[in-house]
Amino acid sequence: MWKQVDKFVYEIPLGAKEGMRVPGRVFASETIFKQAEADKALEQVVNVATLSGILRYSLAMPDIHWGYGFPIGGVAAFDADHGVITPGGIGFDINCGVRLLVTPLTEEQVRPKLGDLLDVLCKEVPSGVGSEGFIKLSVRELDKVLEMGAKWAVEQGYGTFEDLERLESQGQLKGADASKVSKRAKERGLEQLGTLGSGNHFLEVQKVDELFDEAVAKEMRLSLGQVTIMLHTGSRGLGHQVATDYIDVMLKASKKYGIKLVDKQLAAAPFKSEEGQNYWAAMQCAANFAWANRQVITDYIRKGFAKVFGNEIKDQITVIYDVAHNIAKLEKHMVDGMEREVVVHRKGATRSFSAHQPELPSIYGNTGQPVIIPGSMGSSSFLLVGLPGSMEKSWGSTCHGAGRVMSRKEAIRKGNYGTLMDNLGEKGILVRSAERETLLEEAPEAYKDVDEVVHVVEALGLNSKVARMRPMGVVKG
DNA sequence: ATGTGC
Repeated sequence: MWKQVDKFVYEIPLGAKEGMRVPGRVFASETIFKQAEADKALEQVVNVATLSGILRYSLAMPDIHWGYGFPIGGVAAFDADHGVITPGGIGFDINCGVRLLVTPLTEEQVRPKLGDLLDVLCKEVPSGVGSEGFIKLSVRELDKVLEMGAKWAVEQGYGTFEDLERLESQGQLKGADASKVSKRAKERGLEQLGTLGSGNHFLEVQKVDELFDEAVAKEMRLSLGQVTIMLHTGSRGLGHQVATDYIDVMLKASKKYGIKLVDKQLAAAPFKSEEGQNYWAAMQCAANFAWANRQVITDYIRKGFAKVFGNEIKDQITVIYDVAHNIAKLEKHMVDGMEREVVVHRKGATRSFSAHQPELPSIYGNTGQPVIIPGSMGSSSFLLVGLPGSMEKSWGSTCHGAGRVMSRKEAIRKGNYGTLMDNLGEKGILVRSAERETLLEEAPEAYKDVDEVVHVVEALGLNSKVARMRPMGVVKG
């Protein structure tokens, strides 16, 4: 039923399954498509196509794999007036995202002190499941975090106002309303600000390995051999609890509004309904918490580098960009030649706006939005920019990473800790982690080839490559 | 992803 309609484009027509409102479309190479066929991800693309108000296509990016309700790598836009919002299209870790920092240091300067640096960073940035941070918030103060996002952190002295310009949405969504976040969710957030978490979350010291576009790289203050830092984390227990709370609300709302669910995990409410708007407000709170989290951790990273390389380094570590890859956004897009307001769900997908989009900060107005694509542990990561193709084909969206090919359990079963560490060691990659199992879950073998994923989005004209970064040291939760 | 699982 799925068929290839173009190079790297696979489609399933309307009517392939009862209730589909739009066709399904997956951006993939042959290898990647076959991998997606092997799990339930393609079925999930079809399921998403049945949701009310979905526009044009149910889409998936080449890092597609099975997820909760939506596939990870899934992108779907819904009419703001007549469509739904669904937590399954955003994910449990609301505003899980990636931030890229750049230092003035070279590999030669960092390599001899890499071990010390990683030890310091481990101490400065608490990580692991249930990890608690150094900041203990009152509920009153947490409410400010939820409504102000990264701006709260900067006002408290974590980083600079210049950082804020370089974050998607300036690290603050204005529709956040802390009264829509449950007490339980808040309790989980009180001690988790400034913590990394676990799973695929990491902090990585990298070096710029290759430049693909020297002019754009220069505008982004990036040069060959330079050391960068990549941070991947989200909204921790708070976001998870918001998702859990509202999935329950949405199940009831689906019944109330007569929304037919082909999968309960797609529980949804009309975007403009009370339930939809409450989740919308709470989801933005969780997103803001995640941006504050990455902002606080950025400050910790600067402090850590200062301990190893001297105080003056602090001001020289700058933010390149920070992207959310588990989120829904209200955006204006062209639909059949008309501008419309749509709710774009990106679930393991990154916003990828092209140059001159009004939402971009002036520094990136001419280059297009920086898109940060982390590879798996031990493989390269990429810095891309958004191209007009993404506006035309994918609601200004692209992939978010390599994407799994093995489940966590499978990775633990098939992996070998000694071999994994040997392989990383051979590549000169130093690793610090609290949990052996986490490392096995995140083994490179458990992921698709990030080069191939990036090749697909580039070949389709969604993005162009700016730089590739190679890991030197990794801190894992 | 997650004070981790029906």
